[in-house]
Amino acid sequence: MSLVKNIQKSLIDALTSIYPNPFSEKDFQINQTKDEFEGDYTIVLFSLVKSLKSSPELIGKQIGEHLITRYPELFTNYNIIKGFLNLTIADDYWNNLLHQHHHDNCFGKHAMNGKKVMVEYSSPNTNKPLHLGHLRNNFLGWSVAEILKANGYEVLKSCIVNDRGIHICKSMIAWQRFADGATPATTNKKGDHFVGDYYVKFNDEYKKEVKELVEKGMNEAEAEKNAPIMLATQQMLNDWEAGKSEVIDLWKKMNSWVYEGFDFTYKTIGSDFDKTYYESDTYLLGKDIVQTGLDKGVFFRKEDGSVWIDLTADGLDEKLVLRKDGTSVYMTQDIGLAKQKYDQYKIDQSIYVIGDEQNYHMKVLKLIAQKLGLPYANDIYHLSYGMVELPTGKMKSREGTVVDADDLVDEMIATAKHHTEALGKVKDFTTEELEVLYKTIGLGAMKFYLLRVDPKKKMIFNPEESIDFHGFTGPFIQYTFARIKSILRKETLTKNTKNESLLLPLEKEVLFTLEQFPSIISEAAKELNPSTLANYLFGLAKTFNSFYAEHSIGNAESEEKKQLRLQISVMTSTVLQSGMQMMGINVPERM
RNA sequence: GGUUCGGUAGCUCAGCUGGAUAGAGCAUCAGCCUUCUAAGCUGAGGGUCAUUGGUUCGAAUCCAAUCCGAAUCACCA
Repeated sequence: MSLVKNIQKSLIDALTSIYPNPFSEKDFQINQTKDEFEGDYTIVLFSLVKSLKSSPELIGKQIGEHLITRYPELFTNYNIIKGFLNLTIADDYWNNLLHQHHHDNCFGKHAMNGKKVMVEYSSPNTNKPLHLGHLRNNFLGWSVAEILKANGYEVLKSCIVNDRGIHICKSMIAWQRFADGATPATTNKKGDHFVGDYYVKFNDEYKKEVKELVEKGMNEAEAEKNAPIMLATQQMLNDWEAGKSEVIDLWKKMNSWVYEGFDFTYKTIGSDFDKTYYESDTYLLGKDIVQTGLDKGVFFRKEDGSVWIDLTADGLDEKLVLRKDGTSVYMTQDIGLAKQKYDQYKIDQSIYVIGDEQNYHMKVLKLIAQKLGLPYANDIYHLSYGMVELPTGKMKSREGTVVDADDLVDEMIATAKHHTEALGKVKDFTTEELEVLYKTIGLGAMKFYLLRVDPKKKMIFNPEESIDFHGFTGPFIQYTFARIKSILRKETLTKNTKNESLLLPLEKEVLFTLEQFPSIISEAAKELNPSTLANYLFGLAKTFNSFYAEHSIGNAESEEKKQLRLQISVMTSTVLQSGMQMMGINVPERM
């Protein structure tokens, strides 16, 4: 049980034995005591004043006395300042915590709870390479999955590949017309970049054609519809849906190039999936559900034959679920796929890691599922995250203003190499060891940078100022870990005994922070927010570094102190490592 | 126009289930490596928490209005 829970419990006991009223943990607040006051945790007494009809000083004194006499193993002291009851936690509590958990690799993790969750993330289009926005999505999805696992959930990671549609045909048409048979192999280009170039080429050509038509006197909207290359693309989409073999073959060929590129990137950044869905397989799903909806009167058919749902009563609009020609729209297949996931895996919750531009779509999806009375409707959860923007505004792949994922990864690894070489601490490493290290640090910096911000907030990335390696960063935490490991190579933990000596303030501060790790993991899962973890780990590393600077471990005042500090170091390294792993970040033994 | 989200230090962000003098990192300035890794530590300066009003013993946090920014509201995906 966490310390805060312990305090809550003892406080309720104190209150109920002193006063006649019933109490719950909602009746008071427990905060960390501010540095300038003596104590560890603080009870705010004001909220109790009204119901107890007493002064804060008196209430505080009664509670304080009760707590230190009834729970001496938890509290040793108290003081009251202006309505705040500051409690000092007994050293013995910290010593017990350390004694029990310093060698516990599972500290903070929860036992399996029997619940199954699917996390869908990444979801790329097969017409262009991954960019910075995709990285945020991948790191978030991965991290949330790991955090849920640590909380006892069985997690399935899934990915829906957007591999069909007009946008895919655009790169296909451009390749047909302009490539002259070139392939990734003949041009020595990564497959996804190769295909992406033709997507850009399409748009250049399209713009040119539209301009020409407008110059000939056509209005812009007409020109956009009638540009020859667009007409050809439309035709290609029709041919694809009709199963025309040469189109299908081209589609397969170009997609395979893209997948080769994606596989490389996913491997580098450490993304993987238990199940991959392809839109070319799922795009017809959900049509049967439309019929059910019509039968139930949830949907209605317009005169032209199209099928809709009226959500105006819920403050939304009318939404199309089936076109007049009977073909399905995005919403249709999303409903179908949601059902398939549920049927296939019997999941208790389905988390979709999708950008906030789709908030409306996901809201409608859930609402439709609810109105249809589908059993999994309430278990659909949209983990919405903000876009990554440049100082100049949104990234647009069509205009080439994107930060490419592969480029950024390379740059980060190169920067890690640069820093490492400049410091010259690992000159004895082999080439292979160095490569692993550069990757660990470079990717660590990048992942931490993208995960430390609250997912739902949009973030600004300035490519001019490359991602930092100092301060509130991944390498800072990795460095703290490496430092501890360095000590542990020199000094050995010989005794597993419980400390009895008086704890110094910084020793206590590290223990105080370590104690919160289990609560942080729960909170991160509850909020589906890795930034909670990132902030915590940074705080822990910072506290440890202060402790490290102030107190010698190898040359401690006494053998007992040395063992105490080694235990603190071991436990800190374990927590740093397991926390970073939940963000998909490795920690190096040396750096 | 409707809906939703956001506005905190020069920059990037914490804090938001109301609590003590609003916190970090970067950047700037001043210190600390002949003992465990200086990718570190210690300190300084830097704020009308968008604005106005309200609720409260107490508001960055809750409510209302206003201003600014973003997303979205397609027989696109």
